[in-house]
Amino acid sequence: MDSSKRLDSFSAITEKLNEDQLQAVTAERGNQLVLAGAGSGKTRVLVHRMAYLVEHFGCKPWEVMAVTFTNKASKEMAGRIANLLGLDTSRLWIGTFHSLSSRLLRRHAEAAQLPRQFEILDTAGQSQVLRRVVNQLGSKVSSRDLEIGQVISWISRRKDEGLRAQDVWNWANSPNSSQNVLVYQAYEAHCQRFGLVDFGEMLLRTYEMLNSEKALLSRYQDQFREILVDEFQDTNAIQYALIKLLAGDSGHVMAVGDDDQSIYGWRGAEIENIRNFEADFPNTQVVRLEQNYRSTGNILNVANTLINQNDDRLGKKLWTKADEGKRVRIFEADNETDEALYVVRELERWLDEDSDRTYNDVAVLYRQHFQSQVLERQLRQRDIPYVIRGYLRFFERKEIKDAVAHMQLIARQSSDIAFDRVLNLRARGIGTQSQNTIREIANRASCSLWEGADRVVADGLLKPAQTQNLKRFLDEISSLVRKCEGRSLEEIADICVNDSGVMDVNVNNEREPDVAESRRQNLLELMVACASFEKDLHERQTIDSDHSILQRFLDSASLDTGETTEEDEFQVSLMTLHAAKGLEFPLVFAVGWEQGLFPSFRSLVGSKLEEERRLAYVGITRAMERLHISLARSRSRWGGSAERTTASQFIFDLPKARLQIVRGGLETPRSKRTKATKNRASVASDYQDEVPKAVRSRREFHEGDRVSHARFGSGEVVDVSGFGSNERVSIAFKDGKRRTILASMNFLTKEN
DNA sequence: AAGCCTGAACTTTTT
DNA sequence: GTTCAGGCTT
Repeated sequence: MDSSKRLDSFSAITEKLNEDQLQAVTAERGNQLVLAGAGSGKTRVLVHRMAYLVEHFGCKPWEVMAVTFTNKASKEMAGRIANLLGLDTSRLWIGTFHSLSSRLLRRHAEAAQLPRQFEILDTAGQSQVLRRVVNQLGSKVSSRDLEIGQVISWISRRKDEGLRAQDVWNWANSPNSSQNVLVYQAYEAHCQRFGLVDFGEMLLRTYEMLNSEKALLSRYQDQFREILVDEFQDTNAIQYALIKLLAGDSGHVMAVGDDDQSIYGWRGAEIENIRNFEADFPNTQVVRLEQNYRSTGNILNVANTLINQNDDRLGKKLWTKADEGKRVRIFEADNETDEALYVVRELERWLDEDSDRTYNDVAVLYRQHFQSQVLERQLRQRDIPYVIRGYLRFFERKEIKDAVAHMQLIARQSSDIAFDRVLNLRARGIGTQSQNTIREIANRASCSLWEGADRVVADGLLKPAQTQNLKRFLDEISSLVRKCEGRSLEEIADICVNDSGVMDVNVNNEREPDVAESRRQNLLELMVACASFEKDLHERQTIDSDHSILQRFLDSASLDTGETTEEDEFQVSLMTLHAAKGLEFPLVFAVGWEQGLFPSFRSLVGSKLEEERRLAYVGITRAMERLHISLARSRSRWGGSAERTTASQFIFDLPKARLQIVRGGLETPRSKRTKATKNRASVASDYQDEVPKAVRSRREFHEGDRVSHARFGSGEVVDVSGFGSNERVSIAFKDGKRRTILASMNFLTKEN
């Protein structure tokens, strides 16, 4: 590189940085903790630091590893660094914890004690495997009250903690978890036998591999001299251990994060990781980024006041040079429809104020996905284009799963999950009976369903007609496999969509032409995605001979949400508060601020409230210019009757001087406005009475109470959550089932 | 074997 | 209101 160009890119790296940012970017090589408040230029620091490491300290691109939590974040980082340096980003190790782990595991499958073609399990696959494992355990566990979802999260938490089944074996003395341990153990064995790797396993396995293969470890310790970790507050124990291991004695770690934005505790994130970083990594330089470049003074003040209510913080106070801006509006709607109407009307009004504003400037944030429905209805009614971010991911759609299952089965016939899905795609004259036989044979021989089916055919274990049908199926797939040999990814996708019957099955739906059309579109999009995936790999020359393009595509299908962001399309964004982290919008609506919804009723018990408050903080700090917080005084869930709600306690954590509280319909005539204005003080005071009362109000039921239900008979209370109208009682009934009943419905009476 | 009907559960948040 | 498992019918 000639010197003038070097100078150019060098000044590009350091200019436009404030003093704190500059300090972080140009620090000597060593451990560094950057406490970066919301909107303080966190990504910018990360990107510029990477560039500085390469340009100033002469690091080789492959010596720098940057870890993020989402694919979106890593793509953005790669894009920005390419922009800044024109650097070949393919040489940098930028990715999520999971994608980097999968890369290492694929490369060193043998060292990791995995088959070369191991399969990545997504949550759905995990739940299928667990179902089978529980069934096989049979009488050893009572599968009745074993809820698969609960077991999944239990096992995942253990893996997040770095614990194997044998490590928690002694937990078996507690009756509740002894079943979990049994299932964990069986699940572990099953996955190992069939080469299955779930999300948590990827990290744990990578850690174990590096920890036991010292040669491999020192090779990577030597390679990754500089490790940068984004969103450090959301790392779990195993991720932390992995970073620590890779850094070794001589590597440097730059941890960037904000303890106030730790919102993934439920997924194993340990906020302590960021709090203890300084103590745990020697000679850490700590930099605080406290200047906010995103929000108005009012918005920032509201956010600061709220988060101040949390006790346990590293402490940080964001400030801004920006104007105060408008006050934050609190809108109290009668019901959820009115709330949605309010959102639509206000966003239209806001867009009308300035012709430069577009739908892309607007986001609506909610706590739970189901809240999008009522909003969607109103948006559609006004023909406002919108997109729901992060709900039904591309690769989770039925038609896409059908096609990808074919691709998986072609890559690896021993994939049971793909086998099941492909077999049941359409009626093939292979029913439950035949499938049970196959499964039995496979279980007995401890082989895959594919091999099992092969044996069933060879040994003629079914009636002639069924054997014939099964043989036809196996032949069909085998011929697809042959057809795909030596083909490009795009061609394989084409074969798996069109020759497999996936397209026909999904598009022949006369009852719902809309659904059929969108499925057709999605399948076409899949083929396009395959084409560009392939092109991308070729361009960046990152084709490993280790494994095929198909394999890499399948990996990315499990790990990447496949969400495409069409920049040039103008649409309002709808998403959960979690999904909003890292994003910013000029206009933000935060809806559904009601006790039990936000904060969620699960967080009302125990110490989970602080995390919920951090979530509120994340939501508020997404807003740049204007923020509306709203609640509905009554809300009906799943089409049932409307229930009265109580305002979220978080509303009372906000500084009144920065708020504008509005109640009821916007269509209130001017003459009546005065009344509303007169009421303002009383609205506020009304609120203030309300919350403590609701929170204080005693519970009707307690753990251990014997109760009876009009319909389900008698049982024992095992858990109570929420208060007042939100009091929910979990009861273990005599019939062995566990149900949660809303106390206010008066279905319950106490037995003495 | 496959399609239709019923009732029960369903809602955290995600790699 | 929707989905999904389980049971029933053809």
